[in-house]
Amino acid sequence: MAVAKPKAKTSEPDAAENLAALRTRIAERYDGLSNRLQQIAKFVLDHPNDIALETVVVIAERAGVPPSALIRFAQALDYSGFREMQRVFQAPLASRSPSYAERVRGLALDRAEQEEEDGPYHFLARFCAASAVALEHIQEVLTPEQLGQAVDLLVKARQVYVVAQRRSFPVAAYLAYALPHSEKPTHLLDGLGGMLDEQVRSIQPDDALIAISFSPYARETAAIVERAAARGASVIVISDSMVSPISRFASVFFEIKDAEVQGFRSLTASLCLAQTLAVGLAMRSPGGK
Amino acid sequence: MAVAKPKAKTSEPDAAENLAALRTRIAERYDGLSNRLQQIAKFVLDHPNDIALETVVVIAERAGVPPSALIRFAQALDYSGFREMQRVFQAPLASRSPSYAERVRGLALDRAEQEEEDGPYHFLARFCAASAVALEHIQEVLTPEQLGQAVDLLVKARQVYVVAQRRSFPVAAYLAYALPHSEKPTHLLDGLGGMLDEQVRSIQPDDALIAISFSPYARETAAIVERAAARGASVIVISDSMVSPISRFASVFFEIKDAEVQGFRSLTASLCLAQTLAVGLAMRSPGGK
DNA sequence: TGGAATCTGCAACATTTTTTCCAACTGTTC
DNA sequence: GAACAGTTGGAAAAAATGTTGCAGATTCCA
Repeated sequence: MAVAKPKAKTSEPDAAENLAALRTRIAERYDGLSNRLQQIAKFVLDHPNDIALETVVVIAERAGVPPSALIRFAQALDYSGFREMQRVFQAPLASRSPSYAERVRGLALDRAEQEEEDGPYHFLARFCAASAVALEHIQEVLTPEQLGQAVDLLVKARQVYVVAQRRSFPVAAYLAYALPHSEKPTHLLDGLGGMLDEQVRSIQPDDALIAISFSPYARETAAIVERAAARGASVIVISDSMVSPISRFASVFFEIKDAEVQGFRSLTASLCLAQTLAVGLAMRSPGGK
Repeated sequence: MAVAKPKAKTSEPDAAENLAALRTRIAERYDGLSNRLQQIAKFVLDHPNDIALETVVVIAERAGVPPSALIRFAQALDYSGFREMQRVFQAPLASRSPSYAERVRGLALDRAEQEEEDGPYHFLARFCAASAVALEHIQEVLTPEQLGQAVDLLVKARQVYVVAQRRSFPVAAYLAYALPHSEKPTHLLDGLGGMLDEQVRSIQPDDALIAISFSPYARETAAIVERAAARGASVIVISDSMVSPISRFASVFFEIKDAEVQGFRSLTASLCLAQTLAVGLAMRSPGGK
């Protein structure tokens, strides 16, 4: 990871100055500031998020100072104006999961730079890194409520059906392996022998369907989800977009943006979620725990 | 953690509406939106931080749309203007991501209390943590040479056979999906219709077999590996021990100790390796890169 | 193919937000 | 207690940001 330039000197505000450096500088100059400006300094150090998100007027009100004082404060710190200082406070918020897609892309770009070194081992390292990021990400994105609802549906379901095509299929295969371990009747809708239609007809209103599908969405999966929903079954959807063709029918929807390297998307995050559902069900089952 | 109000009804934007509800509403209305507005919807869902922190002009630029379209998008969602919608995106940032902090704290508590607290979310966190460790581990354990050899075998092989049973099956399913993308004829030995024996008979000396098996080792997998080796095929083995029943026949052996939580073992590391093999092959194939 | 309806982008407009300026104030020194 | 230097608050100016109207483009339907 690229480390910022040393930057031992403290005084001039760099365009890309980070919050830590700014805070240091505030502390350094604190004694030389006037009363009002010291008051502001305290507030700024204590409420960085307010500085990042609110307008001068709102901040001034909260800090109990007139707006102009805030501008003077920023200028006292050698910024051209308040806005410039505000940027520094916004940066860390923006990079809080820096739209995740960016990070994954960053990994890909990294690879491009090292065009020369492209042995399999490098790919392994990249997949591992990308997967780790994806794992971090789903913890931020998924809520306990979602998971609770999904497990509830599985617990209540008389039988569970699982469907996924192509790349997503391994996830379905895993669920078809794991769920029966909790004595939950589970059926993998594999379309074997072209009997998909017949398999779907078995779905009853008190059943649940788990569907996994990522762009480009498999036609068959979408059709099954729609029909299952029409038959009154609960539907748990794992997909990469809320606006995917199958999301609209979901009783519970999980958005998974899995890692991608060289156009090959991983299944790490999806499988982690599948596993969580399986264990969640196991813990709520008679034999479980 | 305070659970959001049920909010089964979907339409009017509440002043205190949270991001999740907004995202849901976007998804609901997606189909009714014009092209440009759909384009914006995607961008908004993918870049929530940009929406929260940047100005209309900047966001518009990044999304590749005119500024006015953004305002119209907000209005299409029943907001009085862009600013009102922006508030919704800022809220989660304002409080230093309290929900995430809560979750981590919850996880820590869980660990401390060990087995007591057992919501599904805690399992997710544990799986993610455990998987991350596993990913780190395989990078240390696997050598570039091993990977190079394995990929060599795949490149040279006339056809590739893949076998795995039960828990490991998803890994095989993934390979059966991914390898043909490099124009490598691949066959999944699934034993469908009890024809495992017949499937194995197709294996030729210039073929390769990839076998995945973990303790407790599936009988069928061991038998197939042995027969494939006897027929002169190269064998790539992914297993958890060098002394597993299938390791002795391996041309290349990968030792994977996958993550385990509550007795449920993950497939993360195995899949990562599988993916690496697939990409490694793709890079060496006529069509690939 | 023609016409209606809708969508789109530009540019003018209205509003909000930031910044500057100046008069009043405070505290200090002689 | 007067003069001065520095500080302060508010109002006005300047800048930026958000919003809307309209004409042209596009799509949809007959």
